[in-house]
Amino acid sequence: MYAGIVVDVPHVDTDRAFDYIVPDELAPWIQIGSRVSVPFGNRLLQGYVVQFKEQTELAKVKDIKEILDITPPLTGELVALGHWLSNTYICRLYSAMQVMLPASLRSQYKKKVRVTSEGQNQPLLLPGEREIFNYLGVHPDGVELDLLVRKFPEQTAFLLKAEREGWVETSQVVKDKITRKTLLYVKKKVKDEQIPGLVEQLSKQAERQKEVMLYLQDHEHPLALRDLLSELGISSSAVKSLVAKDWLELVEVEERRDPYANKKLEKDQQVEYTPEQQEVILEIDTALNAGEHAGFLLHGVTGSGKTEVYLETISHCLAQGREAIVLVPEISLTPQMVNRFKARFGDRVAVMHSRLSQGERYDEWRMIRDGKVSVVVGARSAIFAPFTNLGLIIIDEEHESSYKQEETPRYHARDIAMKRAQYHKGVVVLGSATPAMESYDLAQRGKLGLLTMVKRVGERPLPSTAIVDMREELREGNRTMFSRQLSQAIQERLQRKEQIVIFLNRRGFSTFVMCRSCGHSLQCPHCDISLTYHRNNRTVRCHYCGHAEVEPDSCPSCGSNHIRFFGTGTQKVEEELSKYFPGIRVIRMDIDTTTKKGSHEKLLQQFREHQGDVLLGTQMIAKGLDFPKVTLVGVIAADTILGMPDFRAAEKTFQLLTQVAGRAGRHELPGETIIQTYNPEHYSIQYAKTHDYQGFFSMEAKHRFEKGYPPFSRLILFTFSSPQVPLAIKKANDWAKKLRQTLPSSVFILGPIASPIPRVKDRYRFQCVLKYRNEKEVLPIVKKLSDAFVSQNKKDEVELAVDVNPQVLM
DNA sequence: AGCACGCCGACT
DNA sequence: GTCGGCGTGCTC
Repeated sequence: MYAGIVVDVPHVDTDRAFDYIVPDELAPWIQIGSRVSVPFGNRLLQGYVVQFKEQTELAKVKDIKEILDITPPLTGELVALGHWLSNTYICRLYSAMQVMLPASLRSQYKKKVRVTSEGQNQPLLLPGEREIFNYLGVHPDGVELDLLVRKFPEQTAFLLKAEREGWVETSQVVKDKITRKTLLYVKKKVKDEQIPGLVEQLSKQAERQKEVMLYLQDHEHPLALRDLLSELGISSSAVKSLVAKDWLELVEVEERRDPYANKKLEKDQQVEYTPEQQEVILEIDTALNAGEHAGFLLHGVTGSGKTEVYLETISHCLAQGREAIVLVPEISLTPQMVNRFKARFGDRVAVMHSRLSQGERYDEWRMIRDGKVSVVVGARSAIFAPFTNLGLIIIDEEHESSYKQEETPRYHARDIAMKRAQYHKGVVVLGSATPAMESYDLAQRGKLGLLTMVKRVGERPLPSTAIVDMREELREGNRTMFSRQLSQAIQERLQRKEQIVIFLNRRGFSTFVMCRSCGHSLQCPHCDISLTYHRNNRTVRCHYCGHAEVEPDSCPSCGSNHIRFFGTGTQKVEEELSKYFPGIRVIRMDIDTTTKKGSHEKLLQQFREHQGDVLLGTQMIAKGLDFPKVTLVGVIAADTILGMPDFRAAEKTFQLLTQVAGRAGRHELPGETIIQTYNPEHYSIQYAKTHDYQGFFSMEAKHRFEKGYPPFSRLILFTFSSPQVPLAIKKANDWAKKLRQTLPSSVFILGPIASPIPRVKDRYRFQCVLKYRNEKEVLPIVKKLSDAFVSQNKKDEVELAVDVNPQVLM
């Protein structure tokens, strides 16, 4: 029996399955999707089994060395999905397999060093050399090379010589990064009836041991050592003595690192559903019962109670004995949100988000694979949860750009959801108050069932929205960043002791450092982008390559010391707020204040407890938050995205403003939103004011249609980067030419042009955009050509990045 | 990606 | 005549 195995060398030449013999003793363990280690060339690599075959046409075939997991990490479905991923998003098969799994399974390769018998008889060694040999001598199983190198840094040359002479030998081991958390349990080795007698035998000083034995006598084990010790208020020494007497033993038990342990959860009260909710729930349930693949777009205004719909339909799905995946954007994966699922489904929920440690993620993932949970709530990558009987996939805030992975494989979770639901004959629900253009278009064309909820829970009105023209303010002599209307509204809330959310569209908002004498702004030396000022450590940094330097005290261009650090936009707004509203309590949320683990939650908790009058922040406060006392939402500089060279700019602006406006007045108190802008007449702002999604959709669709952008076409972005400008230009030109020759004439190739950010990490960037209408030959040809490109440009310092269905043309 | 094999220059 | 540069090609 042979197995086709994809090995850990993500490269053109090795981007396929290699044949290996399945040794008899491993045969029962090896399945499609198993993770194994195999000899490849002269090293040992990790790989995934993707097929079985009876025959091989090859003359020499090696054996699979070992199996790395008891249960295969990938299911047959996921292996097939991996092939599809690599063809659809143009990436290496191995990368596709890897992206579906938690990082703990990405192995590390360790070299081990061991003394040979010949080496042991080597008498003429210098003192340092003797030392390293002694060390190796007491570790007959070998020592990891990097450990050895760190311990004996002086002996590098000697080690090389020793290997040449055959005094030591090295071998490679595949090691995954799994660290299991274990807990010690105390177990009695004597019968309860024996205990009184035994206790008699104890020395009078062994008061603690006596206590322990008597305690255990009336308690059922297993009992965690940790709990026993804290219960009796003693140290472990007494227990150790008892273990030595062989009355007790300690056993290690694997423990799930439950990040939500010790959290008290309020039981979700059974809510009454609105008629709209009932109707939507019924539709989804009907589809679930039909057992056929179906997709829905749930268009519900903010506050219409989409989460209740999710919880209820998941219940139905679980009752069918099927599993459910819920995707939530990373930023709204807050404890509040997760707690609702935990409260409803208890231990049947796994949670996956980036704030978990690697070990915690692995634990949650394993619960899914082992069938111990039936629901997963998580960010983008949770779409690959290894369920085997998937009934329902929900994508909340489906328009969010974070569902697109920005590194290879550049998949979109929405596409994966459709693909997986097709396989399982399951139901997909895309939920949003402001659906992506692509999704609403699908719904209009009947490819997705459209479900709408236009009323807010409790019949609360949508907040009234006012638009303030900041050009007018300036003409009237108001040079501050707060319009008179917003200032007055803030003043009122402060008097009434209500709360305010101020939202700042960070992008493009004075995050740079500028000299007021000559206008020079600090640029990154490696990228064509302005540096950003970080006040907490007085540095300026580049967000693209990480370059950092301390703040200069004079302008590097003209020497003047009138250099001004604008700080992050939010810092400046905070200053201004304190200046105009003395005594105002501001809680600021931005990258600077939320880097520490848990600080995000803490700030929100403070705001909830009314320790602040204003919650000030960027994107991260735009959604999901729900505070009863917030009656005013202010948006400063609503239009900064509109200035960006991006065909989705209007869509993003509309979505953001609509979402932000939805933050106010979700409870008893009515809400008001004030939007400040320099483009008051722009349709994205006007439609946001009236919460008119359909109006916006029609208008935007018209623009997209005229320009041939999605949803009326599909795009592929090619970016060429090189330290040498001419090389990048030449390759990009050749590529465009080649595409035009090879692809049908219905496909458009734009460019090449310089990328919007023409240089990143000292590499110059040029891009081509391909526009097509899903002609089926496009992807295979692009894959073939890009493989050819990589093979032909091995030596040249030029790189090609392919982004299928790009979210941003950068 | 590694790593061996292999074909041309500067050294004992 | 040998050590070693990195160009080319393969890994089941």
